[in-house]
Amino acid sequence: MGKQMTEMLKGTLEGIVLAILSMRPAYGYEITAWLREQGFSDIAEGTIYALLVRVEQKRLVDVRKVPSEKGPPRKVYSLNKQGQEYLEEFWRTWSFLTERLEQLHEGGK
Amino acid sequence: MGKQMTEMLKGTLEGIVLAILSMRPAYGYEITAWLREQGFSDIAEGTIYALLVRVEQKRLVDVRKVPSEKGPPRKVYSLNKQGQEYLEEFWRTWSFLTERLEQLHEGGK
DNA sequence: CTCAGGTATTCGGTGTTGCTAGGTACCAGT
DNA sequence: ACTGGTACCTAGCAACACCGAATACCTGAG
Repeated sequence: MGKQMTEMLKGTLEGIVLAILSMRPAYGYEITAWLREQGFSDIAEGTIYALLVRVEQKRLVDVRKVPSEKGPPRKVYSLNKQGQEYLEEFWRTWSFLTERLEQLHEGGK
Repeated sequence: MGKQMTEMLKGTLEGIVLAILSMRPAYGYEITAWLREQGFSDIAEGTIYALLVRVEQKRLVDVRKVPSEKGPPRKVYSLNKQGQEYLEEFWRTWSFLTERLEQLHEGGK
């Protein structure tokens, strides 16, 4: 999708994944597939797994192993209390950014 | 403002600066000051200068030295044709992201 | 039975980016 | 002479997304 997207995803991808997990528990492969459907066509598989490891280490999610019928066991992640707070903080930061950018976008016409 | 902002600025800060330059030519010190006024309280000075060097090397801006009454000469940057196209591409990428995130934000309530 | 192919996770190395923490230089007022 | 505001630059660091490859499990085609 272009280099701009790659850089823009830094910081927001984490929020996106946490937002997904806030709706329902999910595992890496599933999240990757969903993101691709949503148009994030070039999100690398490895990226999501690495991100999930990070949020786990930050204690923002709980994990449980669930056997799969079609492959190795899934690692199903769910957002915990701390993760919810972190996600709310993410939305605040995001809102701040969008407000400034919207102003700039309007002003630039 | 927090670590989330730092990561989120990666990729967007460049667009922000280019958007500013699309309205009027400006120099580094001025841009830094303006950003701080807008609430980007902890944007480091060095960050902006490094960013300006990068966009100059990418040929997105034109530069001219202008003597200052109060210090060393200013390097005034202005967006050129290529920079405008790049900025439009930035807005397209940004719009894509905001749409997805807005959906997620709504869905998460 | 073997082998391709979908499912599912992991890992090492790379490039880009913003931050830290300085430094240089010019000038005005005390 | 010295402080402080203006204005720019740099080297080293940490975080993050990407790339490419490897591993592991299972099913169905040949």
